[in-house]
Amino acid sequence: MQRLNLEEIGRLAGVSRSTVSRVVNGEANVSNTAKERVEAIIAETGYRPHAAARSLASNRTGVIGLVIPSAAETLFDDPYFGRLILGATSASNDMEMTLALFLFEDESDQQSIIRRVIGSGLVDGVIVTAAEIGNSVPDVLRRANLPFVLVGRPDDETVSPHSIDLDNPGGAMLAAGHLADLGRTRPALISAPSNTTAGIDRHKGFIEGLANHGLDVEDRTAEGNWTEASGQTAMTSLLPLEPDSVFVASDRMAVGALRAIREAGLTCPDDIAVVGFDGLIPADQTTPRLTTVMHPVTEIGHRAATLLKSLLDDPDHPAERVMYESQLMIRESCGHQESAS
Amino acid sequence: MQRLNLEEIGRLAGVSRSTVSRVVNGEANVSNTAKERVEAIIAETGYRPHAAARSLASNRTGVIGLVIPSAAETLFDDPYFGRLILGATSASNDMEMTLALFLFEDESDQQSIIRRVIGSGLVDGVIVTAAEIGNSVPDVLRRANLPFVLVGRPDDETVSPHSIDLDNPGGAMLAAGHLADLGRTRPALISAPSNTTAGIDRHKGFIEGLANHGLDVEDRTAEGNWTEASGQTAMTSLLPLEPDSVFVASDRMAVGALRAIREAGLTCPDDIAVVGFDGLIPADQTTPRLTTVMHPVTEIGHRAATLLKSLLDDPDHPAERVMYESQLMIRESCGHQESAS
DNA sequence: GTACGGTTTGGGAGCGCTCTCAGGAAAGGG
DNA sequence: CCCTTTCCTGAGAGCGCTCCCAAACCGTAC
Repeated sequence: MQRLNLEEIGRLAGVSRSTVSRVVNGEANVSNTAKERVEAIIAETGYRPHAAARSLASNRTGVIGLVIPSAAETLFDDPYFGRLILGATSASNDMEMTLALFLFEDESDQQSIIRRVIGSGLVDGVIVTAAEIGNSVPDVLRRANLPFVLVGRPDDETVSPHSIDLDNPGGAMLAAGHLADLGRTRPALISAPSNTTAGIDRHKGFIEGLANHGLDVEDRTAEGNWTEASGQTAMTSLLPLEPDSVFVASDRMAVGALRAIREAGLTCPDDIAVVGFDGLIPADQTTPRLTTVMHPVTEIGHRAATLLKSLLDDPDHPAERVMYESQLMIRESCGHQESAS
Repeated sequence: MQRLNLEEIGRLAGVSRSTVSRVVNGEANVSNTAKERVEAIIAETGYRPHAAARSLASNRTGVIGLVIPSAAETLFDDPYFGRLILGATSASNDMEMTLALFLFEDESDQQSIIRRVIGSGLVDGVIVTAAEIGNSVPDVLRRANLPFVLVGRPDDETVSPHSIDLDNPGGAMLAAGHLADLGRTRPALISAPSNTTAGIDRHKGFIEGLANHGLDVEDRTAEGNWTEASGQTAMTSLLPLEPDSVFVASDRMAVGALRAIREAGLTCPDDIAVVGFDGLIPADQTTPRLTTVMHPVTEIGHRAATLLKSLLDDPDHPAERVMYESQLMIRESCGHQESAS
């Protein structure tokens, strides 16, 4: 089967390659008659421009990469990455771009993928999710001059001009305020890994929020690793300290915490109030329904892709740091606020 | 910044473009001295071949697509797709290929993506997951002569020569046999959507497995849509029929069923034994630990990618239908088998 | 009738690579 | 010592597109 090309379409339509190219790319300065003839032929033949040839000539590929430099195993236990992928995909579809996925299973993967992506012109730019603090990916990208957008707070501000993040400290402060307002006086904290900026920010925000109300976690803290199991373990270890409430830095971990509470024969919210973070778990999947800080992950993924596209279209795009506000979603795991007052 | 190319590397190494190309592609018939000189220059300069140029000349892109023609919303509620992506990614990494992700949110997405992928040479081939019966994607791919591998059972055998699937009926029969062996006599079934081959096969296998033991679900059946909420709803609707056991066609739905049982004041496994399907949920995330039929999804994703690669390397690759056996993982949600006898 | 802007069109060059082929060098046999 | 075989190398062509420039065309104004 002979591949159709511009020249051939032009021959059939009685115009030149150049004119066909202009029609295909929707450029101005083409007469209506020529345009119609060409479009008819294209519809008739089902012609599609060849992506590689186009890339070679124009130095653009129409592909953006989504780079997730995390251990792959923990990746789909939490709905976070799925939602991020969804948002980025949706935006890519809208922009007629293609999304390529780069997951690293280990350090050597990271090396080989980075090497393959950089300088090969495979992608026009990438979205990178913040991984452990000190991860070298953003820095490598910056030095390679590959346009990229960071999702999450950069651990080093100089490394990336463009980033999209949630106000993690603010969200955690909301949680702290909520618990304080309900009269809880012995709050505990199950934090996310302290080698991630999200983990640090949520931790810090919660402590600060408590301090604003004259409260303190004292030694009622434990660290999880985002998994449900780690939340359960952490909660179990905190129970002897008799907390009357706990802020858990992710919903998935909060589910584990709820189980630990239930298995210890205690009840939520009567004995212990629980606030989660992310809002990615359907409300009716927990008993009681989990009060949590909302994190618009899908929207963030979407925004990351559109911002990246802006960078590609305009190399002088000014540095942009998008910050999403978090909101507290009050459900049942902390008891009733209004009726309590 | 001037882009490095073969010619330039050749100049620096004192050889021709062609020789550099041979070294880069690991071809034979290059003298050791030339090879070493070229490799030294490449290492020194950090040269990477330009993907688009290579594609244009060789008609291969090194990119494979993963096509998931499903409503995106339900996509990441179940860990299934995440695992599939993980497996395919891992294999792609090993093969030095890039994985592009194509998710459809609606019918118009499907149209536009398919159009963009086909004939543009964007990808060398694709992995397609089976969607609702009657979905046109596989047929379109076949007619476009784009190599592809189907994950799941094709609803029409003629549409795809290559497929990778799990023995869904066999797995469901194992579940039926297990319940029968434990002396359960009033089994119920919460099935997966009947417009998917997996849904049909698991349903059929379970009914058949029961029949082999002289059992029947009678009217104790309900259909879910893979979500946890639907599992809960389905179980709640079945409780008045007083089943003593239930086979749930996915773990996520089984978690919902467990909650329905608990909320009705019944206990599992004493009042109702539960068997799930997929084995994708960590054992300790359910109470009691869920007995389930294992589904090696990650491995299936991996195998799909390697099979696709074989097709690309050898266009005459014989039709291949890979079928994975399922295994029953006995945990606690059906009670003890050995000690009961 | 000529001159002049603006619009439309076609062709050349070139993006960086692979593939084929032919020629030169090295190695081995008579 | 010459001829054949094998190994290695370089040059040419071409993949299908975009970008740029110059030519052709159009209508209007003088």
